[in-house]
Amino acid sequence: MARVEIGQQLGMSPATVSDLTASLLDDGVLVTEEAGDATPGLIRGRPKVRLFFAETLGSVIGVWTGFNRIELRLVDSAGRNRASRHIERPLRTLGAEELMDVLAQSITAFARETGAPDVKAVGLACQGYVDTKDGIVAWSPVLGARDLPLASGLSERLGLPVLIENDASAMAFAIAQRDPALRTGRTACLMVGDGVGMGFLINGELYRGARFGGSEFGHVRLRRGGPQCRCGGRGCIEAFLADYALHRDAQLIDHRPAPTALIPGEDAMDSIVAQARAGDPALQNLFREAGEVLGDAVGILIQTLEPDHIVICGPGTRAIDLLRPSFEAALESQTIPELRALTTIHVVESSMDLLTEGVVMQALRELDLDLARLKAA
Amino acid sequence: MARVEIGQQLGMSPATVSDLTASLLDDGVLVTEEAGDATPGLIRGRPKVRLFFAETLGSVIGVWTGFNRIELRLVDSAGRNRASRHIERPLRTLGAEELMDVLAQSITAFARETGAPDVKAVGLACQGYVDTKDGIVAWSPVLGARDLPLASGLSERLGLPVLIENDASAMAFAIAQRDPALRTGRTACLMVGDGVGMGFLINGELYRGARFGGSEFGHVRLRRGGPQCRCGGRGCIEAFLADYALHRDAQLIDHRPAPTALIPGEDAMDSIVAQARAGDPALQNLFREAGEVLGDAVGILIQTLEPDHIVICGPGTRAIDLLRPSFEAALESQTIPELRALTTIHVVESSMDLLTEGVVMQALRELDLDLARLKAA
DNA sequence: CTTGTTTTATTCGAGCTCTGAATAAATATG
DNA sequence: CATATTTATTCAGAGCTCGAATAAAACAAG
Repeated sequence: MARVEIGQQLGMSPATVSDLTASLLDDGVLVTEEAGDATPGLIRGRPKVRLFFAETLGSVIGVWTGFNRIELRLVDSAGRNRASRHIERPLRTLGAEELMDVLAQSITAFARETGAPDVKAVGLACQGYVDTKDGIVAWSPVLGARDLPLASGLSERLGLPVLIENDASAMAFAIAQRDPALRTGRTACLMVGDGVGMGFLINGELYRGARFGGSEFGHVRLRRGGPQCRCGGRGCIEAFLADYALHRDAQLIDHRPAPTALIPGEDAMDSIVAQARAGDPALQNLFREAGEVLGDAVGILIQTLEPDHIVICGPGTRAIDLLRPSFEAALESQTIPELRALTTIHVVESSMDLLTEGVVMQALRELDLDLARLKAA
Repeated sequence: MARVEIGQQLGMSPATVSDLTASLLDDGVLVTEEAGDATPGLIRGRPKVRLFFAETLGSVIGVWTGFNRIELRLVDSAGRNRASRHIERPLRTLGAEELMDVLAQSITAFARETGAPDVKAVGLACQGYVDTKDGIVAWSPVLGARDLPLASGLSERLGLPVLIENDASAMAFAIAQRDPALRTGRTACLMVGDGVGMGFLINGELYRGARFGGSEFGHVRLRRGGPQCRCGGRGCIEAFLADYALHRDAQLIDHRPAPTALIPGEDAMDSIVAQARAGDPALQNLFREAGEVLGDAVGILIQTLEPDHIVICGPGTRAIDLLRPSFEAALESQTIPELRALTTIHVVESSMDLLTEGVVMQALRELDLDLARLKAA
């Protein structure tokens, strides 16, 4: 944040940093810290002056679309969270055009309600294989449409630049921004929640596949003839670990009819977890199996990619205590000890708020050239 | 190879290329093409003069260590293959010091026999998790020792710089050098032979894991309680596809005792393949199962990494016709069609010669700074 | 309060790489 | 032989970055 620190992180001399920041300060893109805000003088020497992005450069709206839920968040150019909101709304049944209309309306309404006249860009995280470069959802487990040009569709409706990203990738990015250790080396971030996704970072940069998308690791099919998955396959990792899968299988145990609501609410999931913790053997068995699949999944990642870090995150971590025994047993039986020892496994109880923050940060990053241009005008 | 082409590939202006190559030409590191060697003039304009590395800068020995076999190859600084040899020698039973002694002796003898007085470096490809940066074999399925400092051990014995690398990584690198398409985007190269390894390239650069090694994808355990693997686990990909596994299981079918020689020769493998092609149902079943595992493996790679290319290579491709039906069926049932379509699958019948070439190229790359220094002296 | 110490930031000149434009070179075409 | 076309080189200038010197801002000690 201070110039010296920036220099150290980027491997530049302080002189260079001064050069570069000078013009940004002139243009008002950066602002210096108030004199009083400095940390009280515990160290001698001229105190470092921290640099911040100006608040006045406009704001960005981050959006996450779940199965039947839209999360919205407004962040100013200094990175401060201004407002957030969520809307319960089934999105799955909508057609492509309808979906984009609904999203555009929700975003416009949110911007109006929060009184943000200076929205400069929108970042949207969604499930599926997302071509971030061209702004296309190539495939999604929740959309019928294929190759949906979501970014341009929203961009036209809103008159703003729109960045779209896979949700697990956005979450991985956000988590890595919080912990510098995760930005060095290779970090695989497994997000368990509505579905199961993975974001993979190499030295803090998101890994991009053939069509500039992320990974669909959640749809690796680990158990032949296993339970049905949203993607149409059977035995996917997701079909054991996602909220909808656990909820569905919990209902089946009780011989109740298949649930009408496809996606359970947070309270429904909490209740299942509470019952399992209280000792329900059938539910415990469900979590035992899920943990085993999670262990196999993490084992595959270790053997294949040898990441420095694996992060397990998302709402699914609520039941980590129930998953852990079978997770660890499976992981152990799946991996070579010498290799397993090279990877640190973290459990991060991250909320969807963090995810929207992540996609905002990415939008800022991808569009920073535009911001500079905006300021010039 | 011509200056203009170098500039286009590296994104530099012709002027820059001239600048840089001028000093190298002066130092004798590069040589220009003979006047007569130019392609006959089908195109107008001043003909391009191609640049080559000089032959006189010394040579590099590439080595591959298999289960019971050493492959050696001498390459001059122009990249021309000067000599190659293989030695049948069981390596598995040797201790760490003994192994390094045997390798050093074999390399010295080979250099002497080929009359190469100007060997400047050695590149060695071996199985296991290899820390190329520090020259340490962190783990290997064929060595008892862990964290073996193979590069420094050989370097001391030979008095030469030694680069070590995982064998599948070296093969991937070599194959990508032959086909420019594989150097753009992401290429996963699955080598089936003595064992099963994977080298993963991102834009032509080898992916490095936590300890700067490659992948141990061959030891992903796909079938719980499956056949025994060399690594000590059960149901590894390798335990279905590697030569030793197919040979062992073929012997078991006939109720013969377990084979005494752990690693079958090329003729033994050819005979198994021939019998299967001739219609032996039990052997066909073996290959069917192997193909299924290969399909699952490729499926996992596609879902996880979305590579642009997957290359299946190594001696195991000899039976690709037997593997193919079940391979394709498994691949289809394992993957989402929209994602599968993004990856091109290549079968490359690559020999171990190519592998030693790969490790030489890498050694040249990693040690090129040294070569420049050598020339200065 | 003054002087020295320590750390941060800026200025400035020098070095370095790369580039565009102009030029030269080498060949094919008519 | 003149012209077109492509390749290579030369050269001056732009742009980055850095080291050294300098200035600035605080604390510490007397």
